[in-house]
Amino acid sequence: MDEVFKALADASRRSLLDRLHARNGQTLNELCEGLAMTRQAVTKHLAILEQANLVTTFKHGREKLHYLNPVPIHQIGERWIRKFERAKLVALGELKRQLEERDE
Amino acid sequence: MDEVFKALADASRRSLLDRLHARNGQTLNELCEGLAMTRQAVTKHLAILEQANLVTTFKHGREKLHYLNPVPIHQIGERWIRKFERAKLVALGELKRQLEERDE
DNA sequence: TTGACATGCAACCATTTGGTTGCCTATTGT
DNA sequence: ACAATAGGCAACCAAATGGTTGCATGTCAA
Repeated sequence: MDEVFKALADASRRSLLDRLHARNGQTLNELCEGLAMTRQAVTKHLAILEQANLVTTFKHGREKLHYLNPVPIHQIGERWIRKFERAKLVALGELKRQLEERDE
Repeated sequence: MDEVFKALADASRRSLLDRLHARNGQTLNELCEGLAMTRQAVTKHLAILEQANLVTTFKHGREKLHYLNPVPIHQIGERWIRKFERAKLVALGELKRQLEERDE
């Protein structure tokens, strides 16, 4: 779980996920196109995404194909974000009131 | 948006959000209790959460009260996670098939 | 079979990050 | 008034991060 959050913390990595979301199964070189980064930098980012299980790869000849795995993202939605969404309605309305209570 | 992801990337900070979710409006010292960290370290984490707009603070005498703001978390759920949830059903089923297509 | 292409590996570098310590300021209770 | 309490500020530090360059390896196509 921590690895997923860490992986998502970087904008370049999120944009790689976006690219795979737009077209799944791209090679390393395809994913490098148009990025202001060396291939090796992209490799490192993809390795981090792979270790967080956000991306799965398959070797196909001399190419490496990258596939998006949306499951961990979904889990963060379920296990983490939903918990705080319940608080959403209560929070801001209560805010002032709780503060004023302390003033008595 | 990037600031929110960065803020959520650290486990200590997520646990601070958890604590505020359990009981809103805690002081700095309250939030420090039981943590294996100095007060100043916690201050820094809270500053990052505040800058990401995940936490709002109010001065009340010599105390500083911290309130959870669940809105940015909710936005990540809406704007980011949902997008990938649609891919979830398709992805893993397609995975092998797409790979095999390339073999022709 | 050999050159071009796709990727891998490793060393190196600057900056950011997460933490510390030491000291200062402001508020409060007695 | 003054000691204790709550918090702020700044310098410093080690380790992690995001990137680079240089070279090695494996695979394909002519």
